[in-house]
Amino acid sequence: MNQEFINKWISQVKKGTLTFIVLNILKNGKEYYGYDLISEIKKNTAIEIAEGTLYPLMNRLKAENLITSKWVEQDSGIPRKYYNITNEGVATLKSMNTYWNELNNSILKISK
Amino acid sequence: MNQEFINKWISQVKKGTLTFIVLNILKNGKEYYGYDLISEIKKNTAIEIAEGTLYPLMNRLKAENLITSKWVEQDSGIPRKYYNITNEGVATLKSMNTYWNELNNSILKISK
DNA sequence: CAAAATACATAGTATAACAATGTATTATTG
DNA sequence: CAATAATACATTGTTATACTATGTATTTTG
Repeated sequence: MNQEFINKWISQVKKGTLTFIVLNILKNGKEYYGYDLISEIKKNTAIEIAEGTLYPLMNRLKAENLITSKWVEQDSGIPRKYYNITNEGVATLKSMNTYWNELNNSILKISK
Repeated sequence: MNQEFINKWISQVKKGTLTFIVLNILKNGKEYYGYDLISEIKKNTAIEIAEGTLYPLMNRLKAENLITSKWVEQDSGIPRKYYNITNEGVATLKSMNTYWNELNNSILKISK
């Protein structure tokens, strides 16, 4: 078993998956800021996202109108950029969910 | 819903996933040749793999000693390159399966 | 006999995750 | 109280992989 290979593979599996995870976390309307999303994802999925991965990802989602963002000043500390999912984001996530479920069912079949 | 975005996303989701699918198809010891794998995958998963994706993928798997290959002349037609999974391939696939299942369970939780 | 299908292969492009690095503020700890 | 860690944002360069396009060669089909 080649741990080096597995690590590279895991990094590849994250491509696309992270988008899917972030939209799923945002889909119920609760807003999150970037740093918070990283720990929320770590808590729920045992996936560690580097900051250098998350921030560009959020920018791409915003550029595609799947999320919005707004700066919120804090009483103390660094301002946070909060993200909200858009209607288009919800609709897109729905398509993703369909694809993901089909993919996973096929893999379940061939992997047993 | 942004079909352009969805298509790009699906292409990203395939990264890593294709490796996982190919190893899963080979894992029972039955050997396949490249062109055959493409149609087998299409049949089982509704995923279309371009030839320009599959052949480099198989070369990577071979370079990592996860599969072997051998040329087999045909009575008629073009020779085929048949692939077999190695013991290392089986062991690696086992780790992948563990990761895949955990990932998928977490996503199921956050996506409901 | 031309076109499609079979069967292999490679070169160039696009995309996304990651490591490294940077700025700035606040909290912790020795 | 000063050094370190944690919080919170961001960007640049590297790496890996899927895809498009293209190529070769044989066989089957209309």
